Amino acid sequence: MAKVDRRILKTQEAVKKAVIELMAEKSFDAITIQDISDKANVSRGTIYLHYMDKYDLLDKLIEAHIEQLRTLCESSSELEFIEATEIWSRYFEEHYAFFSLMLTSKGAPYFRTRFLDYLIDEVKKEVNVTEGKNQGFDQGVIIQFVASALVGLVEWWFANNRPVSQKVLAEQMGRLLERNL
Amino acid sequence: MAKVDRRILKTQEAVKKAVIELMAEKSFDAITIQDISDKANVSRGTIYLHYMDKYDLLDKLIEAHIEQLRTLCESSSELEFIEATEIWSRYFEEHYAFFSLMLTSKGAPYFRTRFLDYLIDEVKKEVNVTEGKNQGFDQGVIIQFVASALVGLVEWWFANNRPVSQKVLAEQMGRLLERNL
DNA sequence: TGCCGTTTGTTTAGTACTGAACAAATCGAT
DNA sequence: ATCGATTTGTTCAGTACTAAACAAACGGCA
Repeated sequence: MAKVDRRILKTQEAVKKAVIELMAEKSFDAITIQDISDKANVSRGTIYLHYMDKYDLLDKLIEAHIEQLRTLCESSSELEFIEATEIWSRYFEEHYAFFSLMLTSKGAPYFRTRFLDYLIDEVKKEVNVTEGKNQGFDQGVIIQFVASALVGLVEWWFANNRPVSQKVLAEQMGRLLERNL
Repeated sequence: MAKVDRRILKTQEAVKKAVIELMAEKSFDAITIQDISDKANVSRGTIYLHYMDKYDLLDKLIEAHIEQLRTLCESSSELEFIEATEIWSRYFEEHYAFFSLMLTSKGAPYFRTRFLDYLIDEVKKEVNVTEGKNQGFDQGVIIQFVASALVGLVEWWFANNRPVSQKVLAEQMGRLLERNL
């Protein structure tokens, strides 16, 4: 990978951080590019060097996290479900600010769909309807069922300010996956 | 004041922060420019755009704080000593990392002299040997006495990890100034 | 002493960021 | 619907930062 100029990384970091901070204050639609450039301490024009508009920026922000989750999944593909969910939920907790915002009011419509799409993708790799407990089921049914359940579960976890600990979430989510995949 | 490019401020901030962090790890002499540029996430050459060498950098770092103290002094020049020392010691506490490093082992030789010189300057403005309690004293004697005492006191405070609270330090330092100036 | 690896300070061409200006689009209130 | 005020997205000339290369100075250590 042709390494990118450190200035690019720095401004992108600053911009992303600024957006997340601003979303804690107001709804995404109420945020202006000027707000972002002020908070990020970056020239307004600079933002346009990296993003088409603020929706593109939000897209990339989401994409970056999805990509991270994807990497986590790959590196833990041969682990048991419970170990994998442990890694996952730890990532959620580490980026609490982001996911909490995205999955509750403020950015929900944008993020939820993307997250679900991604999970469908991920579940598809694991499901098997030719043998085992899901023999005879329609693949689409199982995939949709499990992926939706996961989204809902994570959503509930953040919306209710982590009603159970990250450890408990991981363990129980892992057991539910084992039961259904 | 012709406002400076925000890039300059950003890199200078990063560099100063890096130096302070590095001084917590090793002695100033053991720090290389490369260390600083790494920690600050800035190109090595960039540092030379702003500073002659690392001693010049340390100089500027010190100078910036002295300048801040000078400003604090000006804005509180008509207050009672106790109120002034309150403002002072609060500044010390806000920049604990810096002063603690500078006044204990690591950077002592560089900072102590500058700090004393500055205090002499500041005390000079307040002393009066033509009337009042210091009538008949030599001005130099009083100045040196008080300034040295202040440096030593602050040094003691940091070296012993704030053995008294900032409030107590301020109040007692204020009373000692009243007694001697 | 002489050697070698490190650090220093300087230079270079190339790149990213800056601030300012601009017209167009959008928004809010009357 | 019309106005004025923001916000948007684009352009441009100027500036700061970047990485890389270089010779010179330094610092152990054999």
